[in-house]
Amino acid sequence: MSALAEVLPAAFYDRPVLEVAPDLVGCELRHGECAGVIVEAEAYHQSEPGSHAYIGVRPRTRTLFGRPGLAYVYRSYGIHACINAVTEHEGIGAAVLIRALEPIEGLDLMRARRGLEPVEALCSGPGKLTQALGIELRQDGSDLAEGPITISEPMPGWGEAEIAAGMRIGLTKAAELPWRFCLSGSRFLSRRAG
DNA sequence: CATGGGATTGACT
DNA sequence: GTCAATCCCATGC
Repeated sequence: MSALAEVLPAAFYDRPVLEVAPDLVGCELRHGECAGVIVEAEAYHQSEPGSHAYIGVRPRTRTLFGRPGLAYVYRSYGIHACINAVTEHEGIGAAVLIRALEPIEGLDLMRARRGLEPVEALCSGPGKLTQALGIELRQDGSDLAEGPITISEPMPGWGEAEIAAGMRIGLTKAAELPWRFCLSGSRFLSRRAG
């Protein structure tokens, strides 16, 4: 259980996205009875074309420009949902994409939702972890400091873990920026050698 | 109103 | 390694 871990307040997200993204690695993402430790996250900012916010405020991107601490949930390739934590001041389009978790709680429910058994396969990708945790598009714009989706500070021992930076995955634009942050050596990354 | 593409995944060669 | 699935929405006529 996470009795000692406090849910991160909105102020945590009210900082430059390149500070928030590595700080989120080691934190716990929870939805209902399912929870996992964030082992992989990527930063996105309106100033670079890899970000959805690059085009400006649109119906799809409205949440990205909202208050820090909101959840930006979008549909990817028409099939998957992916979740971001909105950062920086309201009016700035910046967010951290949660790409992989180490499953901690609710593994049986995750397995049922995913239709898979191996723990390494439950949350090792941005579309996988939303399916495992039951996160839907309707959660777009919800508040990560209020729930039902929450992110909590690292459990003892996780906060000092070594973090590696690398290039973001799957982009056709601004792919060269080293804005992907991983827990070094984790077995639960979306790809090896992060 | 029609078209095209995407911050992915899983199945298949 | 290749490739289809599938839908929201940005863009252009």
